[in-house]
Amino acid sequence: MLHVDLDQFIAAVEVLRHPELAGKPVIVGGRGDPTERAVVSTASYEAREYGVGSGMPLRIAARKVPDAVILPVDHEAYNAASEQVMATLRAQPGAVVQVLGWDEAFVGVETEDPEGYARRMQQAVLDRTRLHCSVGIGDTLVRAKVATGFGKPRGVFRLTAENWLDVMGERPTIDLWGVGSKVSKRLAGLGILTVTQLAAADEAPLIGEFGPNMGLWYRQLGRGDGSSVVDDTPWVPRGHSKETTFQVDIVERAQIEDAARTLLDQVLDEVAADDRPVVGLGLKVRYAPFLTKTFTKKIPSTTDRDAVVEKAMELVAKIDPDRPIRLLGMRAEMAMPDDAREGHTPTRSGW
DNA sequence: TCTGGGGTCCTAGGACCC
DNA sequence: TCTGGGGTCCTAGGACCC
Repeated sequence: MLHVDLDQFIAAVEVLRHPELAGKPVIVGGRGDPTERAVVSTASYEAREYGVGSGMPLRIAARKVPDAVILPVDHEAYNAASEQVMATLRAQPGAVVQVLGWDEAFVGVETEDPEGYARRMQQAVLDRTRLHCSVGIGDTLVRAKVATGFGKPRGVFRLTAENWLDVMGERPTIDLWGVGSKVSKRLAGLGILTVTQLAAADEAPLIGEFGPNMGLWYRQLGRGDGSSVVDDTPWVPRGHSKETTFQVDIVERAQIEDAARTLLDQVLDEVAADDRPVVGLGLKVRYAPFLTKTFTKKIPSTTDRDAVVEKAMELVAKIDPDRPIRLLGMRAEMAMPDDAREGHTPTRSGW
């Protein structure tokens, strides 16, 4: 199967709208104001040369690239571009498309010449949207996904059982899709530093550290093994959430309740648009960097907004009244429609 | 004055039931 | 007088991805 990833998607969309920005360091994030609390969504390749990447605080990014063009995030524009890209992928002969995000998808297809198919797909996307993408080819989803990284920018790369360890074996485990900084450190604690070491690791220590599910799943990741089924079942969201970071920490009870109400209203609007009952609630509160608490609550399935608000306020009551709040988030979980995703387990271990 | 916002899934531990 | 063991549900927290 193939994995497609648009090159610097958000920055590329912005450059299409503002051609004069081509070749300049472009940073997209927050409301485009580097004095605010916000982070980088995407940086163009020119900006990345200065060490700017997604997730970095906008303020710091602006300091690193003094002459950067900083733009606000425009979801509408990226959605529209994304839909065009996905429609183009679906129009390819024999393609089964599984969308992973705005700028990413798996494409399942039977072909004698995957490289040729990939090139034609890139051309089709470019013709239709003027956007460049990279394509990974693999015999599992994991290998295809990882392969794309080696194809960037605008290229095609193939990873199979044949060359997986040759290409990935000496790399650190954090380069794997699904291994982040925490897990890579815990693996290092077991003496597992490279992909090859993970692929060959004994079960017992992995299971001891991560449990039977995740332990074996990580080893499978190290081998590049896993599912090779591209699933185009339409996405059924489990819930909706909204969170805000306050530019200045808030303390007042009334202010907190107000903010919670506003967030909840927005969340419930989205839930209502899906026309599904609420079965659970969540509240996230960040008191300071590194101190985030979450509260969750199961509720009887309901579509009554007032009932939901009442339950939500029980969560709000748990907020520590003595600590200033930096971030507040509200989440609503929805009932799953009957037999939705039946026979399809979207678990990580399912890959 | 370091740390967005939208998601998903997994696990540990307590409560509760039989 | 003492107190097993299995199963399920719920909450809180952790981790990862784009």
